[in-house]
Amino acid sequence: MSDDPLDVDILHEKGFVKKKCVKCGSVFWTADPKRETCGEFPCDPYIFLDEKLMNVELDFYEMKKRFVDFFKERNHGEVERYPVVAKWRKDVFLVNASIYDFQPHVTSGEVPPPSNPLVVAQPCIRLVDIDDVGRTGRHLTSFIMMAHHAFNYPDKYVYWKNETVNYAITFLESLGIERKYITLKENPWTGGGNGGYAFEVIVGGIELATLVFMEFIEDPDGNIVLNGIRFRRMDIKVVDTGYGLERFVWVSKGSPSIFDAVYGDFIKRIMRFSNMNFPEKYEDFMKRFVSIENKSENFLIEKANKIINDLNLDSSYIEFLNYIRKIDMIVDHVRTAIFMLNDGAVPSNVKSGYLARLILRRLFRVLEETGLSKNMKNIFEMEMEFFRPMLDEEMFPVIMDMVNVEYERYRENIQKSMNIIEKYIQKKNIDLNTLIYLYDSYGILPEFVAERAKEKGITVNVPENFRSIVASRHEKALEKEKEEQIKVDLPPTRPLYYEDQDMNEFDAEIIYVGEDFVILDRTAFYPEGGGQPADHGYIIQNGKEYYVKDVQKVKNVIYHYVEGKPETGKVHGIIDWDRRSRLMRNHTATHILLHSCRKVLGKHVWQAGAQKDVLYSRLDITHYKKITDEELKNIEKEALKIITDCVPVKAEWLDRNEAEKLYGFRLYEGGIPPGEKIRVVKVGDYDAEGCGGTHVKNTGEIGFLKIIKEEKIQDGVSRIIFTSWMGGLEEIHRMENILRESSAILKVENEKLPKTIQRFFEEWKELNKYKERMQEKLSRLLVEEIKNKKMDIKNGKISYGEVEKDMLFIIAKYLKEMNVDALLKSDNIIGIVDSGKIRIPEDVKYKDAGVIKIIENMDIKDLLSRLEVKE
RNA sequence: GGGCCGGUAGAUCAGCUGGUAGAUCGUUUGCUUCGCAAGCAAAAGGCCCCGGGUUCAAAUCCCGGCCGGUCCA
Repeated sequence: MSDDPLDVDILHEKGFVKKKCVKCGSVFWTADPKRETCGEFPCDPYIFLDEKLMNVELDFYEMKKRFVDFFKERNHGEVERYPVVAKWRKDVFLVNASIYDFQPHVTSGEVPPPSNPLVVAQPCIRLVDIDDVGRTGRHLTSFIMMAHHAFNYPDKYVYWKNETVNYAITFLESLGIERKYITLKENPWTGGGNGGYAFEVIVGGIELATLVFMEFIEDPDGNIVLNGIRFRRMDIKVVDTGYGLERFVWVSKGSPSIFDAVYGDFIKRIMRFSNMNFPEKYEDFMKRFVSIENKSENFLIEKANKIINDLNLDSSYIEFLNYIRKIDMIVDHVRTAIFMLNDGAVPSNVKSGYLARLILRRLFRVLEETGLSKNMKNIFEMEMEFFRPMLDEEMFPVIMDMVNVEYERYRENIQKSMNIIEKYIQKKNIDLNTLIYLYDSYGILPEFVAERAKEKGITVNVPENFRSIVASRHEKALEKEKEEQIKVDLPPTRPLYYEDQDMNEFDAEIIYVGEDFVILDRTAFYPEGGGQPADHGYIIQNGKEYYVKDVQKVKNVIYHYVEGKPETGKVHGIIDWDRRSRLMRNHTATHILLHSCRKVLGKHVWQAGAQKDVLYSRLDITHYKKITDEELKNIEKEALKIITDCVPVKAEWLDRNEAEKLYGFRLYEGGIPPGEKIRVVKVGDYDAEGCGGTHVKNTGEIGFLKIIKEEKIQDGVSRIIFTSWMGGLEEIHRMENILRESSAILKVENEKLPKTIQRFFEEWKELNKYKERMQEKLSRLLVEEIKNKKMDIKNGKISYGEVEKDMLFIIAKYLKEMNVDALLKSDNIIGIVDSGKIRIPEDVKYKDAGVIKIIENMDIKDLLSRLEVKE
């Protein structure tokens, strides 16, 4: 026995031996006795480009089927793909790997997997490589991770390393790959707080799969060290594999680039849009180009030029290379955008929406650079068509609309950017601070500034690490959220509110008395949760009432915060039923409203948050445009239809996997509850959501729903504030009062208010203009009058006049123009128009206001007696 | 969620060391022209986003709100 945890029997059985790569030094297994290197690029070349390693040529869907069938035949249950937008996770926005589907609840052991073992073809999006997409010919942001997973529990063993390695080799050989081309490179894997030993499976230079044996969890006191992190063993062992579908297709076809293999048809069609053809020796060139090590852009271009030279190609070939690289980027980004938008992302400046915007804006830029903007719709349509089996057709028009809206914004932004840059270019040389300011505040890329500046003959230096400079400036502003944790060591409280949602009184026993709270053995008080505030009410003990002002749930223990200090023993609880019934109605109304929004606005609508309250409740939804008044009214209509339909509202505890199968990920609109079983609240056949809140029994009880207002709280997220039942009526009363008060002031009927207000406003504007004209005329008259009205001061005379305050400055201006020195009195201030000839006594405090000197609270006779004309 | 920027004529913006609002385009009218493009001349068009504060005085300064843009997590 070896102490190598990856020294599995099956490798020996298949004739593999352990070696050390003479080039990179990594440990690998091979069945080829002559092999000295690990097999992975760049230690070995991409031999699949020149040699058919598989005996089949399979396209995207054929390869996918081949993999899934292989594992289905070997007792793996097929699992439908999960959305690429990870709605069920709080820690990440996008699905990066197939195992994300099962984190955190399955991998933690809380919830059983939907099938065990299982096989899945999971679309994944990795934006970390985004800068290399469209450079190297082999990096993608969108790919399918084909995977088989097995979850081993202490009491249920499925399979582990031996079987996994066997499957990998058998599957590769089933495609005709000779064993000598297969190497397994040892490479421990860590990530997301977990870790395990792992194999990279390499064929003909390229890594086709990763086999991870996840069995550790991070622990600073652990005794296992992987990649410098300390781990301890978990109870659960997870087989986590990943087979890159696109790479398999690439190897099977031996196409020049991975893009040719997967998107070959799209590329040809896009080239036709711009009347381009593949130049001579394209295959030879591209195969060598994709084999260049991914270093700097300069390095790539230098090597590309060398290839051009070697193949005796025209030096303009580099232009074609840059064109085709842009096309690569287009087909990749379009696919990523389609999957993100299809799966619930809405372009915005927050969360996954921001990532969607990022990818779209990059796409737009390249489309404009290549002159393909006008073909955007075609390109989206052809890719949506291709991926149709993996998408929701109903989303197609919405995706197109979202893209168009986003494109419009992009164009506007560019236009605006031009103006702003223009200004800065004219003003001064543009330094780093300006570049950061432009990027941070307006989203103007520094490269864009540099280009514009260059056109004007100004050189702007963009530092290579610009993005990290920006990031480091932001770091200071970031603060980590704290999470309070209360430790409890009490038996769970029995939630009576789930047994009977209409229970408004109950008997129970206090089992613990805390500082300002009590814990009962059972309760009908609903604790704050799922956006529903806590119940209020009373607990009565020995005829004494204690007000319950807050109820909180920690783990399964419910804390009642009370005024006063009851003792342990029997109590009677009474719930403030007016409050609760309003909350219940508003809660069910929230579900109805969400459904109505989706019906009116489209299927891209997801709940982005919600908070119920006694009077006004709010629902945040993802939506990419301003919701129009018309749409709001239609949403209200839809909601009222469901309410007056009087459909039953039912809550049931369902097995998590079953619920997901029945209702999909819409279940998690309101957040992700833990646990094997989840409580699903169904509003007739309209809506089903995982929800722990209290609800009415029938939608009819809600009676009425009124949207109070709608606001865009973030780009891509709208907040709808609404109320239901009596709250709706109260709202109408409130509006009525506003109308009544308004119409009383104007003494007209409600209906005539808009017209009357309009008239008043117009008249007011007219009168203002009239007033200005009159002031102008009057001031000219007054100026004449003042000019002739003189009073004595030392050494001369000064013009004098009393004027109204708001005319003071106009008059002063005219007098100044006429070079008349004057003293103007207005309320408690005195203005002296001084063309430089008046001497003001030194003890008099005044402010110079441009045209005149202002003196406050001054006795006019006293001032006159002390003023003098300069000699 | 946090940071930054902005809201002024129909549009794009200037003014923002407080003193009573301006440019360009567009609109209307007149001149020129067979007509159009264009040119010349003139005019109309502003709760300077809203509310509060400071001040004799706020588009301008301060606070709050609403709306929009943008970067980051």
